Amino acid sequence: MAETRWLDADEQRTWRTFLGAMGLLFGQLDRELQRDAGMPHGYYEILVRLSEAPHRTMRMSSLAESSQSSRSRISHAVAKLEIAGWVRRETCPTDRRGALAVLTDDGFAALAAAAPTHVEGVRTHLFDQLTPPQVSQLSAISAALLGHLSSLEGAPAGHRPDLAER
Amino acid sequence: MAETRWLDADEQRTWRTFLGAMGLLFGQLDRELQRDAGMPHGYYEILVRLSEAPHRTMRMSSLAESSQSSRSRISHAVAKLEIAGWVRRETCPTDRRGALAVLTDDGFAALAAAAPTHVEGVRTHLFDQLTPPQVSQLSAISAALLGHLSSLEGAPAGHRPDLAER
DNA sequence: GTAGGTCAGTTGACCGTTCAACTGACGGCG
DNA sequence: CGCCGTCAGTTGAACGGTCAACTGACCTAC
Repeated sequence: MAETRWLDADEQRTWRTFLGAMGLLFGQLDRELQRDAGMPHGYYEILVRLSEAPHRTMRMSSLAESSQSSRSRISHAVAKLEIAGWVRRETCPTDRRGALAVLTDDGFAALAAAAPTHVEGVRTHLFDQLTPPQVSQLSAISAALLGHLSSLEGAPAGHRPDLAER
Repeated sequence: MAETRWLDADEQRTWRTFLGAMGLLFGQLDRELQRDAGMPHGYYEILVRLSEAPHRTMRMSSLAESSQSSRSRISHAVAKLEIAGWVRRETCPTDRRGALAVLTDDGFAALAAAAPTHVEGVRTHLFDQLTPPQVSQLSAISAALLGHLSSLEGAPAGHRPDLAER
């Protein structure tokens, strides 16, 4: 293991400002969504993906992939959304292992009701605060990070000690 | 309520890229920290704040404020950290209501062990992916967002329907 | 001094996420 | 055909976080 490349004072400040801003931003948007639509952001994203899919239907695993979340999370979330009547499960006709999640009309209505406020929040707390050049800078920065991070699949797991084990 | 200012195609793409990148970035860093140090990012941040405080000691509420998290979260977290032997609680001498959290030597050692890997992760997944101008752009963008968001305290609560109530 | 409001912190129930273990269907190979 | 590894998805326990209710100490005003 090589010597640690510590952050200098400037980088340190940048990192903390960035961390703080992202924490507040996503915290605020989450809170607004929870307050106004009664759902966490993860559920909103599932509804969005489904609403854009052909026949408002998706395989569980593509739903997981496109929301970059685990199969388990999708499974639990869809279970809750099904109870709420926003999503319906169907068995896949071509692969009996597979399951399809279908957005119901109620689910679409719930999404339609939630979207305006949420979008307004995104605009207010993000786009309105930045100059047009900053928006494109943010876009480029995000794309760079996304390119790097999305190529990090199935990294070696290693040992994972838990806090409780100490 | 005015008409919704929807996102245009460019903004939509920017927002999704940004959302995806941030999700992957913080997800990756969280996972690394959990794997290598056995603690979630929130706990790490508490240890950092304490390590920088005079006498490695802080009031619970300033700890909460400086990590922009709720008193409740700090209370739960410090309870866990105390069980792990990384933090010790003391009653405040000047205000008997108050509690002081003190970083123990074990806690400092745990932080010292966790820091290099975590910093390396921040560098690898963030700074290394950006050009120097992009780093200052990100800094400015974060500062702008932080300025806006940190002035949003105690916003009116409003109605908060739960998913289960439907 | 004592009553009432505020403040610091804790507690417990609930929720969403994660991890690991499991079920059951697919698919290639003998 | 029948086995075996893989794949899709589910399940349940554990964990971190949130919210609301609570405890107890401070503090001002009467």
